[in-house]
Amino acid sequence: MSDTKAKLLSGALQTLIEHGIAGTSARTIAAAAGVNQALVFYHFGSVDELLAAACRHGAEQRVALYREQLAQVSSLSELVDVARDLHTKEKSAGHLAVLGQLLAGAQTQPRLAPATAAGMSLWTEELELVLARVLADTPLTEFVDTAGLATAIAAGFVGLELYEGVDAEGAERALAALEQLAALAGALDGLGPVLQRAVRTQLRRTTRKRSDSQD
Amino acid sequence: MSDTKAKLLSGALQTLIEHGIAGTSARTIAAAAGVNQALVFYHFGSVDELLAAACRHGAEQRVALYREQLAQVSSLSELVDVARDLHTKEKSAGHLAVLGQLLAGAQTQPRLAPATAAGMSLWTEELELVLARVLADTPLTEFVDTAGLATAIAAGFVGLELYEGVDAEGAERALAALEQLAALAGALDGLGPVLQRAVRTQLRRTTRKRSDSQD
DNA sequence: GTCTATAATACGATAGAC
DNA sequence: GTCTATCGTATTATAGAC
Repeated sequence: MSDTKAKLLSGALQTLIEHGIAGTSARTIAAAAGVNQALVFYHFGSVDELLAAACRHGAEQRVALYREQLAQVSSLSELVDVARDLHTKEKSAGHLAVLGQLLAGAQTQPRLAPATAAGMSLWTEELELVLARVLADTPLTEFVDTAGLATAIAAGFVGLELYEGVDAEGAERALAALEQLAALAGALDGLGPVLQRAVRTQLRRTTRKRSDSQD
Repeated sequence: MSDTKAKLLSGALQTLIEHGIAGTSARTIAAAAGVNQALVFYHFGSVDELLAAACRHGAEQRVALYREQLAQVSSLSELVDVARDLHTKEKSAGHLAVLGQLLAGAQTQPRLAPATAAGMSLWTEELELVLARVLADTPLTEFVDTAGLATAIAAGFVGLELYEGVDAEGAERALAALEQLAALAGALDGLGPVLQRAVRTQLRRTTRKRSDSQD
């Protein structure tokens, strides 16, 4: 990949963070990248296609950064710890903010949608691996679609990241509440085998056939 | 309130839905409202202030629409049912999309932040009332900050709504997974009193002092 | 309060020199 | 591949007629 292309890709990400989707243009991106404005169109055809490429580029880069850390997660509480770490680090780096901006832009710019969905799914797939491992031997594996849950967590986390921009204190409390919730769920694992089987039976009785009647 | 102001307020909401924050301008809003472009500045001073006013206006309107429905919720599953109903209705009406667009815009436009936070908190406060009622007599009241949880749910839901715009199928699976999760949590209420006390004791043992050590 | 007209600036995108 | 220059359009915001 040419040097200019790389500059434009990271310039696009930087611009999305600093100016948001509403303030992102070929000119602002080129200024951030330190290259001529016309090169946006020469290399990528249009601003939207550059943003789409930048989304894939940035997501791959970031997910790779956390893959190792996520691979070591073996409990729900540890997962929330990683989430908090990710939240703290990415708040300054801003790569989750990029996903938020692109999600907003993709609502009315169909060309952004596939790339944004792909960027999100990089996170979701990684998260699903962790969930499958963490939730193994718990009732959740049996009753909850882990792929759907991973999507819900990833999308929800981006929403929380966006909310952090308008109410930092509230977002902190929200994250703390999720930590408490994870601690609770984790505590159920500490039940003795007899109790655990009773819980499982109860769950099975109550939620049986739910997935059939719901779709 | 003058007729023109009202037209501009709803025109602003409509424009955010149809064109996103990136495509929202005094001209597009005025076109949607059917009034002259200069009136945006006469009545509201700037586009951002109009958007801020529209946010408050729209959120009050919408929350009022669901207040009655939320007041009748008495279980977690019923809450998720309302969430799905809200998701379906607002997908076409698009008022949650408005919050998503404003959240994205507020990240880099400080004047939008207070209004967006206020619009979100209207939902959050309503949700907190429901949670306090639904979670009463469950271990969650004791161990989880319901205000923080309400914020997490509201922000997360907006994130999921945004995600729906780039991957409708994935969003549907995510919502289904949350329904399954709610069913599970609700099932724990069905445990007999003895088991329930055992669960509660286990939770207390595991999560004790967690909130102190975490902050 | 509402309109037209306009100023000053920014936008996407292209043509053509180098 | 990179640059300058430019076209046509859209932007915020204001001045002034009505």
